[in-house]
Amino acid sequence: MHHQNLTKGLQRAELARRTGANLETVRYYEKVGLLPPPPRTASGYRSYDGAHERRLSFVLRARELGFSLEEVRALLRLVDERDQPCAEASRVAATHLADIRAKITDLKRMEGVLKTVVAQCGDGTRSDCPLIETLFREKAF
Amino acid sequence: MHHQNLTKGLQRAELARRTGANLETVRYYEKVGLLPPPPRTASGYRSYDGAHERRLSFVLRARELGFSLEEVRALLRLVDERDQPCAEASRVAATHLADIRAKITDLKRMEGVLKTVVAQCGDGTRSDCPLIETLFREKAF
DNA sequence: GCTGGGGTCTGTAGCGCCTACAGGGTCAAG
DNA sequence: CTTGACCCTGTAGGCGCTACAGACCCCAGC
Repeated sequence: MHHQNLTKGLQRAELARRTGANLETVRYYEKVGLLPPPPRTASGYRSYDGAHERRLSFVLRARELGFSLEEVRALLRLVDERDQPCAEASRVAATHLADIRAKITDLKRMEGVLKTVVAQCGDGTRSDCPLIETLFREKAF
Repeated sequence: MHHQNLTKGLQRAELARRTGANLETVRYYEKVGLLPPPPRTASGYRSYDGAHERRLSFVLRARELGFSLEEVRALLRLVDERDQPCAEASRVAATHLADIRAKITDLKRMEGVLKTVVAQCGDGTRSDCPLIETLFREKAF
């Protein structure tokens, strides 16, 4: 079924499979400059190597930590261009950490309100629905 | 500067101002069926009333609680069509609450990793950056 | 009456981040 | 030689807005 999977070149599906990326995402990341364009075979097929695989894994792990594509680009630039990237990289991470904490705070606010109204709704046999009332009431949260 | 603001009709900007919605969002919600098309003046201007204002506020508060537009549509249908909407409404809310809790869990995972790596990075004078190493390392989280 | 600066109208494009599809080419196995 | 699985490209769609361009309208002041 498959051909050269060691030392030669990976095709797109194989790279996607190895990294866990979606097939189309690989092409998308190339288009937006997160993955360098690989060499092509005579017939135009992309041929990836280990460096591509590592880079794509880097991007995917950064995405798992919630970094935006722009932040990932910044981190990749630091990896590529700087010899002492830690200060700048940790600044990017600290900013992102603050974003995440703000999101958590916001979600917890929503959770608190919803937990309360769902409890008030109970088995749903009330004629006045606490959820709907809450949404109609002025600035209740 | 302004004209009829009581009992007559609200123009779009006035409705937006009262509810806190963005001007364009009002039109968008009408387009996607969350706000009913208001009557128009002779020259084609939208003319809103108190019912529109209440409905738009409902949508905005539901959005503040993180409901998707599809969920908001469902809640509005319950408000409009059913006399005993509480059971179904609280089911929508409970599902959404579960979504929110899943998001919180996910964000806390990210927060935990980032907190650790940012602490390890310290003042950024290290030559090996813990953040970058983490992103290159296999499945560390 | 005319002008100017606000409002309004419409349709459309853009954002971030993919995901999916159509319509074609290529390649190896049976 | 055909079949089926892969590859290529470009483009559209989805969420939830937000913003703009180009036109029209309305009112106050001169």
